Amino acid sequence: MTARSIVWLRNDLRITDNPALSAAAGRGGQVLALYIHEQSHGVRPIGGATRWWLHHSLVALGTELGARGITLAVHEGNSQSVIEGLADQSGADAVFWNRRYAPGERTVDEEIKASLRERGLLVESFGANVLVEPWTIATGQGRPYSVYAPFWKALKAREVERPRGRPEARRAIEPTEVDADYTAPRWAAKLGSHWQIGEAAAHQALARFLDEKLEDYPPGRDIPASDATSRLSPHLRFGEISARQIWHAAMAMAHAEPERAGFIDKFLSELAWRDFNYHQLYHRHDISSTSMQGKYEAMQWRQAADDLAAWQRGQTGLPIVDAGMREMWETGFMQNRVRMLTASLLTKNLLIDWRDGEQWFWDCLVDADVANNAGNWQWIAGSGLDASPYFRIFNPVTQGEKFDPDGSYVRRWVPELARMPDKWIHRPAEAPPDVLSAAGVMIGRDYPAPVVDLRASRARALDAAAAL
DNA sequence: TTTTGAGTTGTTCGA
DNA sequence: GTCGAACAACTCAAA
Repeated sequence: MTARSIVWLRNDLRITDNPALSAAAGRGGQVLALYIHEQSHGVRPIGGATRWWLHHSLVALGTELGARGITLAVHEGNSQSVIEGLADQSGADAVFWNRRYAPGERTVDEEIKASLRERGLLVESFGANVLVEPWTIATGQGRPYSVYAPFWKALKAREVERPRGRPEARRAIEPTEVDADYTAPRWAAKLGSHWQIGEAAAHQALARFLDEKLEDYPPGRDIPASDATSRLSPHLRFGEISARQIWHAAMAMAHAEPERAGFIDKFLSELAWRDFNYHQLYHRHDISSTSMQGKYEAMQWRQAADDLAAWQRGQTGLPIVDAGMREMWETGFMQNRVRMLTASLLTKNLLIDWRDGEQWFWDCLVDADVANNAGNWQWIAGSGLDASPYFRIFNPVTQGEKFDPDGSYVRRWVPELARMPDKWIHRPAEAPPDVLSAAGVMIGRDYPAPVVDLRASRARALDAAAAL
């Protein structure tokens, strides 16, 4: 009897280093690849920008799989119903997938695994999407790390599994159902001019980063106007490239060119933050809805719909914050330091619940995943493990003058300030009238006054944290 | 077993 | 202008 295997793809939209795909192909017989736009209890619906990215990534993957004789079927609905229905229709005798780590997702997967096994199918899951499995790294007391530095040290001492190769071509099962009707929001179409999507593009981005950008990374990653970062995050989000592929490519370079090892260590320590966040996701109940430090559940957040809307639209009157919010709206991406600045303004100066900001980023960022988005928001808000100390409140004027000294980032994304001189571009409301008129800016007409007084709101945030 | 040092990303104030 | 201290509390790991 011919083997018939289903590969359930989720956050692993790649051909190489895909153990579930390799396991299916390795059995011989026929292979059907499946993606489900999932409507399952416990699985968070994805945001608009990620939905757009996902669509294009699936198109790219379908083409690559098709060239290898594997059909990609895209369905929508409850995962268990879809898989069991498809298994019945196709006569599949095995189902494979790579693991995911959110508690709700794991529950869904465990239930499906048990149910399929009860029906007599072979079911196997694999580690593929983090550097090390969360349950295999622990402190001396056997607990999960809650501080990054010792986590990073422990991770470096570990062997990160080598990426697998590429499965051989197989003949496809004829799909019984074609693409589910599933579209990204209309606004997301504008993101297309900023990204190349898919596994090949992911590897090109990595190669370009390692070959051309590595030396600029440690200083440049803090400069929002520079192009010093890898921009791999949305590729990682859907697993177009795996973290361990990046790890080993960088390690190979560090070995071959020891003079670059320092830069590579810095880069990989950032990649390891992704694992740190995924491990917290695994060990915790729900990091996108619950503060990891329990006392933050008592925080008296302000209800301020107008302030939230001004922040979302990039109309806070604080130029580098507005630049970041508009960059994200236009491109689906925001430079890392600006993510911190914008999040700090919302959670500290405006004292608005981090969940409101997390949800907005969730919808706007092409790289939004629960682990990193919620983990980073909680880090800024102060509610996370190993979080930023409560007194670390970014001043968007100071930060703008430090990290965007010539205002080129602001000029790009806040064009109404393009003619402001460097000296005043980060604090236009304080500029003398003749400077403003020469730049063609009237505060309140062309660009808003700051939505909040930075000094007073800083004191308010410190008081609110102390009250906890 | 106890102690000690160090810990992603900042700001303000006063010398 | 530059520089160090203060702004907590706690975890982890090494001594």
